[in-house]
Amino acid sequence: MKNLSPSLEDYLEAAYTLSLKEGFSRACGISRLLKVSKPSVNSAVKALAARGLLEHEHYGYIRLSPAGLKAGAEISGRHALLKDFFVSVLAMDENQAGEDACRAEHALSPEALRRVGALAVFLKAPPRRRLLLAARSAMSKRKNG
Amino acid sequence: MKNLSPSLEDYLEAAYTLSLKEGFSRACGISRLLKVSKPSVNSAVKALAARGLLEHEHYGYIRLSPAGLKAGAEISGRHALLKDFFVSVLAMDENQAGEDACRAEHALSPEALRRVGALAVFLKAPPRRRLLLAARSAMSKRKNG
DNA sequence: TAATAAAGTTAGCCATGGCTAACTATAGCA
DNA sequence: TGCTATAGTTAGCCATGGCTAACTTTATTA
Repeated sequence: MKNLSPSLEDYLEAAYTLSLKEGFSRACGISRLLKVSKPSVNSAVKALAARGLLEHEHYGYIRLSPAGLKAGAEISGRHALLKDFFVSVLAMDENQAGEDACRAEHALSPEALRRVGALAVFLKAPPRRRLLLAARSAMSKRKNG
Repeated sequence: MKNLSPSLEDYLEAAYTLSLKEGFSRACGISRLLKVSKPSVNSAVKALAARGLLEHEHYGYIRLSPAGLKAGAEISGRHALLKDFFVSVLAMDENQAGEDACRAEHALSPEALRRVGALAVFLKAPPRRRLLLAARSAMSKRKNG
């Protein structure tokens, strides 16, 4: 599977998010969500369909394929992880956190994402749990765990 | 001053970084640093010159203007802040941290950057200092400080 | 000083990803 | 059933930001 551009990731994420309710999404919904024109959605959807991530009925519904659902969940997960970090750890405003997550989700490596998530888990844990996590980390053989 | 695209920010940052040694930089240095072709550097440098951020002698040196130095320092500071967070807090490898910083520096809002920096300061402080910072924060009237 | 290497420029190509204008299809309702 | 609003499509434009090929300028050095 070829890597998606940030832009295509955004479109797939939007289609995925809108699909969670009904099982499908529509171009106009994506257009409204991402605040882009309908022709922009149209060409992005074509590109995603060409990669086998979704199917697009002519003048009709957009349905994610299994691969599309998987990729959409992955992207959506990145977004949620970052937004949670911004809100729970950095105490940022919800909207601002969403916007930052939206941009940062395309910028960070999987490794950085993983560590940001782990830091959030650690900092959100109650003190006793945190001590346990720290102790386990100290026992671990991993260099940077 | 118009906002710079991520790409132009990278070129300006490169010119700034290379200038720190000698007071000027050259296109071939930027080309090597950013791993892009010389014509790409050439057109980016033109765009930066058009914005008054640097001057470019024909077939010669590139010198940052005062505005360019200011902007370069700002961008470079963002980069350093993020890299420090990735290395000192997330315990990431230097190279990986540099790459992630390079991409994330264009994605995060000033507010997010500020908070990431503050978090790094807090977590890197020794326990007693940390307690003091926490106490001050508790006394502060700011909502999310 | 003339040849050559290195640096810089120009022209022109391409992909991505936006947009508007104008058209077509579908659906809901009088 | 036909009108109209909404949705979707197509064509074509533009800006950004890469690239190569071919050229010019500058610097080095034999």
